[in-house]
Parts: sequence; structure tokens; C-alpha cells
Amino acid sequence: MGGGNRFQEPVRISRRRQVRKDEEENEVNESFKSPNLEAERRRREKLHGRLMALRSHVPIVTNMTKASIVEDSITYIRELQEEVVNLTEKLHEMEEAPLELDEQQQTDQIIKPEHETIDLKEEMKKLGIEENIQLCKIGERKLWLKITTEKKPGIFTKFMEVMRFMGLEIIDITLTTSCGATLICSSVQILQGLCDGDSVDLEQTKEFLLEVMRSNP
Amino acid sequence: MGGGNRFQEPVRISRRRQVRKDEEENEVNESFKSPNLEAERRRREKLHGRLMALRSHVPIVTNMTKASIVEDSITYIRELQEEVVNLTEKLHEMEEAPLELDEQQQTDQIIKPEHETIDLKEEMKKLGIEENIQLCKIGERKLWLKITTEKKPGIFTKFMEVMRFMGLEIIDITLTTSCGATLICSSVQILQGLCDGDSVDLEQTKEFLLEVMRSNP
DNA sequence: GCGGACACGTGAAAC
DNA sequence: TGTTTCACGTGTCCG
Repeated sequence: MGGGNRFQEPVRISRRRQVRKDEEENEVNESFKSPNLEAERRRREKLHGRLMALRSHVPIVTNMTKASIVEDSITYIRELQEEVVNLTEKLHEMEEAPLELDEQQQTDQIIKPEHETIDLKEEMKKLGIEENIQLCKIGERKLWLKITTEKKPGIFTKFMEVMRFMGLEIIDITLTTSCGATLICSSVQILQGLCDGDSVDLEQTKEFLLEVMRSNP
Repeated sequence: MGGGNRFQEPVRISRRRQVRKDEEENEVNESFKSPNLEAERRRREKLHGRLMALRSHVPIVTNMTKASIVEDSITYIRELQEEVVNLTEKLHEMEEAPLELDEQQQTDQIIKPEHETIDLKEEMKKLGIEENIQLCKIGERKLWLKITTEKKPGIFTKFMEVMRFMGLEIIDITLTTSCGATLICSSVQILQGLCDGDSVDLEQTKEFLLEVMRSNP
């Protein structure tokens, strides 16, 4: 890009307009026409100020030119929008746990990576409690599990005992209690047993966890 | 704001310039001067296009005018920036767990809401292990605690047993294991005991947790 | 001197 | 009515 890089300084110096070259030659000459002259001046000034303000809000400016300012601001807006999308995505990823009970149906569809998902909701309903267990195989020797149950003291301890007994090592786990309900999400590493050839005996794991749920410590 | 709301349509119709009113009167008249006429035209066109593009990237536009477009885009950029800040803040809040061990010093300063923070790092160091316990009172009957320790099987179970024994109800808890280390963050509700008048016996809680750390199940 | 970028003053249109 | 915004053509600067 060639030409004048910097903004051209206004012809007038102060607030009031200064005589231009034309008017210098023949001072008042015809003077006349300028119904909206100053108004137009103010308008230009305003737009100029806005553009400078816009420029000050954009971190990276390739060029001082007006078009470049607007262009850069567009790309910046795009970057910001994408960043917001990514962040909310990440946030929702981590917020998977504190879902409302009603929203679980959605989760059932979203999280179904490799293997089948065992949904015991109906079976739990027969027992009169709103319990729900989901198991997913998310890797060669990794499981993802989610448990919703009533808040019962000691159930978490028993859960941990079962996990340890089954040779499942907790990689990470979150527990949240709200309104008398408990939600547990966890990824576990399979240390021993449970492996039947290439796959994991999800049924056995389910049974053990069910036992924990049913027990009243 | 009075005047022309919509952008004025260009005088010329097609690509090539169209005669303006001045030139209509006396066709070729003097024709002459326009060394950069078309260049200027292209420049205006470009800026106009950029502004329209900018407008298309801003969801809320109060007015079609140029200055308004720029102004709205500024406010939009501000909103986006603030949103990004808030989201990253939230994200870091939730990511408190998988902090590097070296970064704990920062956390010690950041999270110090109401009561004193008990840092046992030196004491742990004497024992030759990189263990760290922090307790904070975050409410009338609420504690926030953070434990970093070696990854030892069964330590989590024992931790849960201690919590239950002390009458501390887990509100929420996260456990993360990485590189042989375990990080536990949890908020707990104080159900019974532990209360000494208005404050909580953090020392006693600390001792119990310390016992869990030292035990080798 | 050519091309790009700017401020300027103006007529017209929209409200 | 007047005010506001626009596109236009021009002079001018700079690399």
C-alpha cells in the first residue's frame, strides 16, 4: 500500500474553521454557500473520532487507514466470537456434571462414544427411586461413569470401596449434591480383571454399583 | 437523529461512472480534471463495503448511519471482551484442581476469603513428601479444603471415612490424578461437632486429615 | 510522477 | 420548516 499512511491533519487548526486555499486568494470573494458546511464538518469529525476509538479497541492494527481499521476490527470481532464459542464449549464440557435431572436425556445422546450405554432408569423406577447409572467405555482400559441417586450418607465411601475392590483406579471424579440428589461423574482406569478379551464386562460393573445404590448404610 | 437513515444510493448505476448533474447540463463542457476520480471512487466503495461487512458482524445495530455502525461495533467489541474475560475467569475457577504444584503459592494468596489458611507445606516437607493441606472457612457452616498428595490407593476412601466421621457432609468434590500426584478440592457442610462457639476447629480437622495422609493402607 | 489515502465543500435526499 | 447523513469531485499530501 503506497500513499499517505498517517491520517491527514485537518486544514483548520482550532474549533472554528480556518480559511482554505481558495478563500485565501480572494478573501470573502463570494463567501456564500455553506448551509450545512459546519454540520458536515462536525459529522466528519464524529466519524473520525469513532474510527479512532474503534482502532483503540482493536489490539492489532495492520494499517492506519480507515478501511484497514474497519477490516482489522472485523477480523478481531471474528476472533473474539470464536474465542467465546470455544470457551463456552470448554465450560459446558466441564459442567457436564451439574446437569438438571430433566436434561439427562440429552446427555444420553450426546455422550455415546464407543460402546453401548446401559440405562437403568426403568429398573430404578420400579424400585421407586430416581436412580440412574450410565457406563461408557471411552478407551482401551478406561471407563466413564455417571451416577445419579438420592443423597445418602456413606454412599460415596461405599462407592469408593467398590471401585477399589474391582480394580478401578479413579482418574478424576466430581461429586455434586443439590436438592437432596447426588451426581457423580468419574473417569476410571481399569487395572485388573473386568477385561473379557478385548472388551469390559460392563454388566458386572453395573451390578456392583447397583449393590452400592441399594444398600442402606 | 433526523436525516437520511438509509445509505444513499450511489449516483452511478453500473461499474463505470455516470454523469452527475453538473455534467448533464453541458455535456463534455470542460470534462478535464479527474486524475484520481475513479481511484477515489474505488476507495469510497471499499470503505463502504468494509463498513457494511462490519455491520453484518455486529448483532445489534441501533442505526444504519456510518458513525452508528462504528459505535455499535465498539460496544459489541467491549461486550465480547468482557464475555471472554468472564468465561476465562469461570474456566480457571473450575480448573483450580489441575494446577501445577509450583502454582500453589499463587492460589494460597488468591483464595483467602474469611479465615486463616493453614499451610502445612513445611511440615510435610520434613516428612519427605510433597503433601499440602489447605483449609478455608467459606461460610457459617461451610469449609473449603484442598489436598495435594502422592497417589496412594485407598487414600480417597479413607479420606471419605474421616469426613463422615467428623460429621462433614460433602457438598461437592473433585479429585484429579496426574503424574503420580493426587489433588482433591471439596466444599463441605458442617453437620455436627467441630464448632467451637462461632468458629470451627480447623486444627482438629487438619489433624484428622494429616492422619489420613500419613497412613499407608 | 504515479497511486493510495485523506479532508474538504457541496447538492441532494430522508426524516 | 430545519437538521442529518450521504455520495460526489476535487486539491493535496506522501512513499
